[in-house]
Amino acid sequence: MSPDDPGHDGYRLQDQVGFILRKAHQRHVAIFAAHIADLTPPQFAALAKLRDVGETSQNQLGALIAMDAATVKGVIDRLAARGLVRLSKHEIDKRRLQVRLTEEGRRSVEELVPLAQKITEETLAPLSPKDAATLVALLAKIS
Amino acid sequence: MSPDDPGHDGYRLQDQVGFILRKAHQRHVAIFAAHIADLTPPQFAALAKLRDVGETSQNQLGALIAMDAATVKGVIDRLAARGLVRLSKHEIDKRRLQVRLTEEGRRSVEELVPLAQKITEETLAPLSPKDAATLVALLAKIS
DNA sequence: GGATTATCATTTGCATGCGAATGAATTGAC
DNA sequence: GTCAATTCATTCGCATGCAAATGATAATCC
Repeated sequence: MSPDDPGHDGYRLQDQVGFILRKAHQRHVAIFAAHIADLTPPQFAALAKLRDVGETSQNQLGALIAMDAATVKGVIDRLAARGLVRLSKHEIDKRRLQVRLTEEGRRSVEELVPLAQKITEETLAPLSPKDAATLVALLAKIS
Repeated sequence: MSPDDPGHDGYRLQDQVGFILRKAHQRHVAIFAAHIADLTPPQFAALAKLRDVGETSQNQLGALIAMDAATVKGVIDRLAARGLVRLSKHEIDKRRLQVRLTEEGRRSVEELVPLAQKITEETLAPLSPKDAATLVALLAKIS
């Protein structure tokens, strides 16, 4: 009855990539929350990417941070409600909703980036630097 | 403006474990849905684990598949509503809610395990078998 | 045994995530 | 130029996920 028991047809849930991927993600989110309490990883991703690209449309931002239209809307709305992001209509293409950081938003990102680096470190802490690099490289290939 | 641009302070969102982890998980869930349309990964995890352990309490099952009490309740309720799982009160400890597979639930799992194996394969398809094993091992260490 | 503590389950509230449907605006084909 | 196809955004419904609060039962301490 040990977890090593092959049992049945040799399928062990706890060995499947999907299951481990979910657990690893969970742990990362917990570490994130411990360091940055007032922002979620997707919210921070939006701010960090906006810092990179300046102004974009909501959909475009979603593409950059891997969020579909429905999801990105919620994230951006919450950031806007907190004054970290400002929304405006695109002057030429009236379908687009432009998004950019407010001054406060920019200050927040700058302040949070060092914490985000710590979060990455702590998430990878169980691994040697070499293994950490390997993991990131392999993960990138399957994402 | 390329994604390789170090920019700012050298923090690049798309290189952080957390971000890549989230994307890899997303891709896996999409592959899962393509193969198993009528069940989610957490629902399948519950069924697969119940196949392993037979009968357990709801909380205990949650611990086995890395779900907190609030989450596992929703998952189990939906499985019960579909007749894949049966709930009963523990005879001695009246706090506990016992969960076990129904016959239909057992048939479903047996039928789905081969598909689940295909899902694992497809998720790891971009990697050589050796790299796949490495990834799974490293992921396990950080989860 | 009686009070304190711990465990199990439930509920509420909030935040992703996605599919599908809708409407508005733009682009393409012709 | 007009009609069809596309794109952008929004909305709805459903399913995780977690924190925090609550109630019921069990275990422990004394």
